[in-house]
Amino acid sequence: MRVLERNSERQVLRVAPLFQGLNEEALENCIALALRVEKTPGEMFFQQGDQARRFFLLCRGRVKVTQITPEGHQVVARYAGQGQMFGCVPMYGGKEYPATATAVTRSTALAWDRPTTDRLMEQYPRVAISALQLLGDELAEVRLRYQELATERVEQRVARALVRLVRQAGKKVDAGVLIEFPLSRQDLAELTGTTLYTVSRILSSWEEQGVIQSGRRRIVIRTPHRLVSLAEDLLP
Amino acid sequence: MRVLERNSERQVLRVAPLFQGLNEEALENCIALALRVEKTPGEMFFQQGDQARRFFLLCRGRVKVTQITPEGHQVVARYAGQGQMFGCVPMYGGKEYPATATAVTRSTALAWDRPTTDRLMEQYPRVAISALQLLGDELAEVRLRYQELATERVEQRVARALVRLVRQAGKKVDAGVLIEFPLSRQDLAELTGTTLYTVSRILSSWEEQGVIQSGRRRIVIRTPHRLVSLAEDLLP
DNA sequence: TTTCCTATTTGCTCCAGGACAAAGAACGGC
DNA sequence: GCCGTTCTTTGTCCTGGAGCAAATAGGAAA
Repeated sequence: MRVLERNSERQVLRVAPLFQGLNEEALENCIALALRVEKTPGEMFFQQGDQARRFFLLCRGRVKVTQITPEGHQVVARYAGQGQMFGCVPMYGGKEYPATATAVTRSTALAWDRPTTDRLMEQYPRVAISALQLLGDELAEVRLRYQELATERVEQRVARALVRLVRQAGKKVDAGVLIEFPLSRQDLAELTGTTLYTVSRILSSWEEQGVIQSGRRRIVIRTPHRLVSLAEDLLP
Repeated sequence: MRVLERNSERQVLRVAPLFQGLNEEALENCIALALRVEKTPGEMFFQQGDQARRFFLLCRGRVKVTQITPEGHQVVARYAGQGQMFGCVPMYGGKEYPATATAVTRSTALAWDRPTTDRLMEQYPRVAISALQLLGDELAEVRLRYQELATERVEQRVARALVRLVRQAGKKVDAGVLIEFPLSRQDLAELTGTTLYTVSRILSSWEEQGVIQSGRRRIVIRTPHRLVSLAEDLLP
C-alpha cells in the first residue's frame, strides 16, 4: 500500500514540469528528500502569513490558493492541479506565505523544506531553470488576468475563468464537460473579482440559453464553443 | 566620453539587484557582453509581440511597460527605474515580448541576447538565483495589485499607485515630493484600471484638500502621510 | 506672438453591477 | 426521514464610475 502510493507519486513527478529532464536516479533522490502531506477537503496546507518553511508539489487532488485583504475581502489566485507547484515562495527567498492553500478535494503533495530546496536547485540546475520558467509563466498568466480584470466586463471574465477551468480540470461527461471539483458561486466570484450574486445571475442566464447546466457547487459546460465566444466577446 | 558613460553604467550594475554578489571581474565580463541601447522619450525598446531576442537592464531613465488588449485597451504593467530589469522573458524561455517598453525620459539600458543570457546564468549561478528572486518579487507585486483591483475602489487604488511612484521616483522639492518623470492622467488611469476622467476628478478633489499639487503631466505630493491614509483607506 | 496640439477639467447622463434581504433547494449528519 | 447548515436564486434599490461632449489651459514650434 505504502509502496503503491510512492509509486503513483513517482509517476506524477516524472511528468511534472518542475522535474522535466531529470533522470531516474535524480528523481529518486528528490522523492527520498520529500515529505509527504495529505489533506482532506477544507484542510489547509498553509495559511497566509505562516512561516514559509516548505514548497509543495501536488501529486493528487486540487488545491485552492487564496489571498485575503486586511478588510476581509478574499480573492482566489489560482487552482493548482496535479503536477503543479504551490507555496513556492521558499524557492525565491520569501519569508512568509503570501497566500493560503486549501485542499478542495482529497489531496496529497510532496514538500521540501527550505535547505533541501536550495540543495536540490544547486545539485540539479535543471530544476532551478524549470522553476524560473514556471514562475515566468505564472507571472504572464497573472498579468493577463490583471489586464482582463482592468478592461473587461464581469460576464466575459466569468466565461474566461470557466474556459480556463475546463482546460485544467474539464472531464467529458455525456451532457458536456464537467469541472471536476466542487466550485461554488462564491469561488467563481472570488476568482473573477465580482460577487456571488452577479455570478449566480450570469450562470442562470447561461443556463437558460443552454450554454451550461449547473447544480450545487457543480458546473457542466454543454456548449464549450459558445462559452469561448462569450470569453472572447464575439457575437454569436 | 564613451569611457565616462561606461563608467556610470558600471556603477549602476554594481548595485543592481540582478548582479548582487558578483565580483569585479565577473561584472566586467557581463558589461563586455552587453549591448548598449539608448532611447529618447516616446521611443520604444521593443513592442508587444516582437521576437524576444534580448533582456534589458535600465541604467538611466525611466521605462513604461504596457500591455494592450485586442480591443485596444491599454494597461500599464509597471514603471521600471534605474537598476531594474525589463523585457526579461528571454530569461525564462518566452518567445515573444508580452508587453511594450517605452522610454518615458531619455533612457539608456544594457541588453544581453538570449544565448549570452543563458551563458551568464550558467557561468554565474548567483545571477540565476537573483533572477528567480526578482521574478518572485514581481509576481508577489502583481498579485497584490490584482487583489487591490478586485477589491478596492478607484480612489484608493490611485492613492496606492501614487504612493508606489513616490517610493520609486519621488524627489524632494520644497512644495513636497515630486514624481520625477512626466505622468499624465491617462497614464495613471492605465496604471489603476480606470479612466482619465475619473483620475482627473480625484486629483482635483485632492488638490482642493491640499494633498497634492499638480500640473500638466506633473504631480507633487504635499502631504504624503495623507496620501498614505487614503491608500490604506483610513479615516483622517 | 500666434498657432497648433495635447493634456486637463467639468458637466451631464446612464447603467453595470454591488449590496442587502429573503425565500428556496440540496446536502450531510443523526 | 428530519434538521440544520450551506448554497443558490431572485427581487429591489442605488451608487460609483464609465462614457461622451465641450470648454479650457499649457507647451512647443514657428
